Amino acid sequence: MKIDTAVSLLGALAQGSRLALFRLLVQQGPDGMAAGEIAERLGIAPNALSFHLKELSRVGLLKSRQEGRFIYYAPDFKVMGGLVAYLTENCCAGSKAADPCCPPR
Amino acid sequence: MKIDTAVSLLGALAQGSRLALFRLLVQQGPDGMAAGEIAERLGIAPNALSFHLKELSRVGLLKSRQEGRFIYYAPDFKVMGGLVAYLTENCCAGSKAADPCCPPR
DNA sequence: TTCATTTTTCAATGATTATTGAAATGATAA
DNA sequence: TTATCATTTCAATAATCATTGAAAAATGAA
Repeated sequence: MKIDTAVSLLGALAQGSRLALFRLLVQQGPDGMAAGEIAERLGIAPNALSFHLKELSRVGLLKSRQEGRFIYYAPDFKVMGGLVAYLTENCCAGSKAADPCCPPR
Repeated sequence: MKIDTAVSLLGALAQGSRLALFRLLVQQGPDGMAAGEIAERLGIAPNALSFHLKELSRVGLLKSRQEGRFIYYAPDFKVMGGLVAYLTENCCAGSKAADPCCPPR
């Protein structure tokens, strides 16, 4: 992963509503959750939520599918996995311990 | 870790110069590197670097110590480890696989 | 078609953030 | 002391981002 990609992904998650949103969708699993229900659960206005969904989708952290009038959003676990792997390798000296970060060598 | 803490840490790393800076210091290890050398290596103006060092220190990702005229900065590996653990638990459904993110259950 | 529902888009505002150049601080050496 | 080096602070500008309210698409139901 290029550093610019990591910066984009980190930036997308570095916001309270978006991190809460992503956590919720991770809990929900690959089937996803409709935008309206997400907005209700998080107490965010639908248009504000749409802004954040777009932001997370733009960087690739969310996938969506339409079903009738509803649009379901779900995490792309591969992308998130790539970010965690990047952080572990580049910002944790590649540690594989239970405590994931330690000095190099 | 509280979600607000995670947001702060993510925000501190969600910037090109700062992520490059943190990576460099992780490579360098716990002895750290003087501000001047960091600026030279990254090609950042000293005052701009100071701004970013302050930002990373503010959220706890860096520790510093003075030695003569030099100030050495080093990562706080525990804090970074806490962030990676938070992301793994909350945003990767707690997966412990080689590919760190997968759907829950 | 007409209506209600779901979601997105748009424009405006305010808030936060990064960058630049200049000046100031703090520490050591002459 | 004075001078030099390393780093930080300050002020100004520009850029980016989040929030709000209103309107517009898109889908399906009556």
